[in-house]
Amino acid sequence: MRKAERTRKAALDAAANLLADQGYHRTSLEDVAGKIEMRGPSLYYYFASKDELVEAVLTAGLDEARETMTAAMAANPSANGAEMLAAAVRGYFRSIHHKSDVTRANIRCYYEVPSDFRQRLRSKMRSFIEIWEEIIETGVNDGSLRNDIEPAMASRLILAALNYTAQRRNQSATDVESMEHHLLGMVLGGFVAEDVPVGFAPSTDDVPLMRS
Amino acid sequence: MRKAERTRKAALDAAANLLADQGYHRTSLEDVAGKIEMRGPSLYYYFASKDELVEAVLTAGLDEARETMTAAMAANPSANGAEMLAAAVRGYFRSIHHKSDVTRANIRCYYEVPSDFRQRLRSKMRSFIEIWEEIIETGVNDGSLRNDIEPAMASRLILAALNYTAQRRNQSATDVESMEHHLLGMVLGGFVAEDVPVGFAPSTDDVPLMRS
Amino acid sequence: MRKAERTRKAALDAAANLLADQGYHRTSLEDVAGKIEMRGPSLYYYFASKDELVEAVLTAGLDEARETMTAAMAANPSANGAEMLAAAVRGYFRSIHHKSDVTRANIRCYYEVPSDFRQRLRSKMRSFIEIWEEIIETGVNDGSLRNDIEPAMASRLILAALNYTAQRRNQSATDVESMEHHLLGMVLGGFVAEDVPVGFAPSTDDVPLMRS
Amino acid sequence: MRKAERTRKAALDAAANLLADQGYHRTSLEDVAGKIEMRGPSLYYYFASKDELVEAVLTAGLDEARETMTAAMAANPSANGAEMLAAAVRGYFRSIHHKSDVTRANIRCYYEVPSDFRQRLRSKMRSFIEIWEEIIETGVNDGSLRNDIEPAMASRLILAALNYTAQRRNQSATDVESMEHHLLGMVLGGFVAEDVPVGFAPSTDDVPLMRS
DNA sequence: GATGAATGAGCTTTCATTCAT
DNA sequence: CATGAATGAAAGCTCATTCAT
Repeated sequence: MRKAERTRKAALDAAANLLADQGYHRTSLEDVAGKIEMRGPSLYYYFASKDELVEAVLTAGLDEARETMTAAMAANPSANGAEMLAAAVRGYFRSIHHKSDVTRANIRCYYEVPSDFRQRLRSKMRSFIEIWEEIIETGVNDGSLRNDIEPAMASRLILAALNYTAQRRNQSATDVESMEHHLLGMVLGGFVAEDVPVGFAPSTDDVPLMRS
Repeated sequence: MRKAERTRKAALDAAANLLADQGYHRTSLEDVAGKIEMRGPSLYYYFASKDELVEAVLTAGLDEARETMTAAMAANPSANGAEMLAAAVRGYFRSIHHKSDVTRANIRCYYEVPSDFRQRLRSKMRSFIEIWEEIIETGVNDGSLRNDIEPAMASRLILAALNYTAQRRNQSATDVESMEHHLLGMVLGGFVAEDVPVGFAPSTDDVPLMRS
Repeated sequence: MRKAERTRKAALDAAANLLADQGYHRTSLEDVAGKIEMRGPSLYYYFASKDELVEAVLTAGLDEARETMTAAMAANPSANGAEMLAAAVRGYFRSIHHKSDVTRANIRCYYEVPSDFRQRLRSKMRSFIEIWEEIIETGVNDGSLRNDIEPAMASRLILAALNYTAQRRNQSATDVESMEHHLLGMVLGGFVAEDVPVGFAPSTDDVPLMRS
Repeated sequence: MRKAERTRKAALDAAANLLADQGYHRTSLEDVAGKIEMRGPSLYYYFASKDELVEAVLTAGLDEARETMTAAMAANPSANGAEMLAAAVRGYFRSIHHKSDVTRANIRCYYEVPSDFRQRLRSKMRSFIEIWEEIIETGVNDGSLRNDIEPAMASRLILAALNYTAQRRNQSATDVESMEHHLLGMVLGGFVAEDVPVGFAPSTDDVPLMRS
């Protein structure tokens, strides 16, 4: 029973790695099994179907992301919303770049899997996002974040930028640092220079975006 | 002659729509043909292969995105870098949300197609990105954008957030406006409140992210 | 009506050429039509189906072969069987190498076409072969050919060697001459040196093939 | 492990049989699999593609032909060129008529398969033919074969006649014997009666073929 | 536990053929 | 006469899945 546990874990790791790099459709069970010196059908001893295996990976990805993120935040419980947000970004970023492949697999595959399958992940995804929304709401309330942003929307944009960095692999340590640097910079302070005041942009065209 | 042109266009539209919503692998030729009341093999009258069809869609997506974006920028030729950036964001955003599905198809499928196929799109994609890099470089040089950002990295993060919004369809007009609003807000000024100073974040953990 | 006749002929020529070089299955109607600056379906104005077109070519091939061969024989009506055979070989050889492609098309495709189709050619093929059988019978009777050969079998072997030469194209004139030379040499006198007597070989192994 | 071996062999046999009788294009994987009570895709467990299966058959055909032929020659090592030639003819003839279908499959399909595929067989085919050329060269040198024949050309004509016999199946044993008889007769001594002298034919028309 | 062997569903692709124009 | 446009049949191939061992 111990061996079974280990094999199952190995299969999940192998699957996570392939899913992260090749996506859902290009990852065959034979490929996954091959990575751990087994043959495709053997995986059916551990998982009822390909989708169950993938679901386990993506679920693990969502869990790991949430845990790494909340752990990062727990280091400074008295932080204000903006600080919590920064900690969350760092935590999730680390989950993407310094951990196993499950987070990246989730990022890559969440929208590639069949929709009925995604349905089963939705609640976990939702509660993951809710953490971000709550952080932002906190920041809006304590005045550390702008008061004209909606948590639902802001959180998605932040996550989109974060998730993008998952595509960039095999980068030097400096590059990873630079990514984190820019990410935090954009999310927190934007790219406009400090002495150039910028409000939230109106969406109509005829109004100039920024007043200087 | 005219009918062929129309049918070909219809096929491209149908393909763009399915590719944007279902991705490369779930979009079969039978599906595409079905959308325009035809059968799968009929498409071979217009395209030599599935990949040629898809390539036509993605290419159109890259072209449309660039054109819409540059057109938006052309409205204000004397803009500084930050203003150009804002205009570019708006232009590309419009290409995603107010136009045909080709831009969304490109966003969704660019990384799903086989790599030798993607190779053929790479130059177009590169020149698209270079426009963004140049905008940012301009802004850095004219002082309207922060001087500690690298165009290559910043442009990718901005595009990641923009591309994300392509997933959100069937939203109310208000939602789309809100998306654009938040997008510009984040990219330009970040989410931290104005009176809370925030520098670019150092990547070491023990240094507090922001100084207030 | 004259133009139609010419077009039909051109299609037959084009088909013959392609059938001879690529065989029945690799020759598509689009290919044939393309050779005469037309599109595939246009051929249906002249032929009810691909097989009817091919049948016309193969029939023409059998006719041409027969005619060229009999013409060659007619030059020397008083010839004995062996001389007739030589003339026939030369005539057929010429039909293969110095004429249009219909003979080669027939040689290449006769056994590639569907069997029910071949059925329709069989009588013509049979009467073609019968000419050879009669020649040989004549030779056996007049003593100019060995008296231990069966016309049915001998004629097939001769034709097999002849037909083989159809594969060899783009050869120099000297090569074609050499082919004819060896062909006649083998068929008439065999390859064994003249002073080495050789009877017809018994098929049992333990009996030496030749007595010297 | 044993069963796989048997099934693979059965598939090769089935393929050889169908390839020999129907040719490359009319032989579908479903047909081959059907012959051994399986379904088409199952063959992919044993062969990576149709062409790999066919290649295995044709390769086996070339090997069997060569082996059977050389074995026949080995029985009489002191034979002169003419005797070796006779032995080779008998050996190859036996490979065609008394063995499995692989030789016939090769004869039928070698020129039907795509040319890039044939390329892979070419070296084997070449070395097969070279054996024949060497036999003939030996015979020319030791005086047992005519000194005006070129090995390259003579060997092809002999093989053409031999290969032709592959088409004739379901013949009585007597017929097969008769085929071999005539084959050797033609190749070695030709069909002209013994007392009728016949030189190698000049290719010009105005010179009588034979002098009697 | 693991796999060898086999299958069925579904895909892309080719091509002879049809039919309105 | 000729073709543009479309189709159906059939092929090769991939892969998740099953099942006996």
